[in-house]
Amino acid sequence: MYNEEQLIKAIEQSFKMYKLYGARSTAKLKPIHKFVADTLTEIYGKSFEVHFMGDETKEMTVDGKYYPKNIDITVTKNGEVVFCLGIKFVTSNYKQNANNYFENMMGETANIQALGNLSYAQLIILRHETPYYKKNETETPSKIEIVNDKDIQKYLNLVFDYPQAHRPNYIGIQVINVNEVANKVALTNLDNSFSAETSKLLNGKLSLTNFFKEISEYKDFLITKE
DNA sequence: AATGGGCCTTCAAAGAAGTA
DNA sequence: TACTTCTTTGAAGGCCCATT
Repeated sequence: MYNEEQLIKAIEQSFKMYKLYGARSTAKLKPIHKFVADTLTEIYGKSFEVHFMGDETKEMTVDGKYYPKNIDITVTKNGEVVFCLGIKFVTSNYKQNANNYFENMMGETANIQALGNLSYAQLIILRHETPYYKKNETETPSKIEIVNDKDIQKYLNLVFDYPQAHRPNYIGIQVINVNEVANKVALTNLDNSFSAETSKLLNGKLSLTNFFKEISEYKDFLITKE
């Protein structure tokens, strides 16, 4: 099941790779993707297959309602897709691109869930203090952006919307603090950083503990249909 | 088996628009 | 008018596949 320590280690590894190889390298993706894939493998068990981008493995192309798309993590049973999950780990310049991230995620979700027979989940990792870099100045940030309630609100609006194709069935959000010098990652103390209400939701409904719990329950449901 | 063009995807970054 | 947010554009990596 979900292991918080492992998550932090995976994010730390991903962040290291990001610093080492840059934003464009897939090296950044692999540790965190592997962590999620491993967690899903544990949840789903031997009769399911988990596809993701690893050193030996590739992402799966899923036929969406509108177009085929590579999905970060795909769970299949006998080759048939039963569950999809997308991951986003933003390391810089968040506010400038926040709408793009959100809209892309909705589009991807709709493309999959509009098929009608499978579930899509989105895992989002944000830095509470996110550096903003200008081009060719990737060493010293020109400012630090604070991820706040408003940045989270759009995701709350979405996850509590009534069920329709573009609403992911599961959203998990983890806000982190990164020590750039030591390459250390810590989970943000939400109570000090967000309103009481937002904090409560981030600690509850949107927490990764609950995220994987709900995914696990969905798997239990899938089994009952066999 | 190597080379390289074309295309897709992701992650920014610049400039525009909005707002206090 | 300075700061924030939004929209559009660009850059780079990787994959597919034709050509050699």
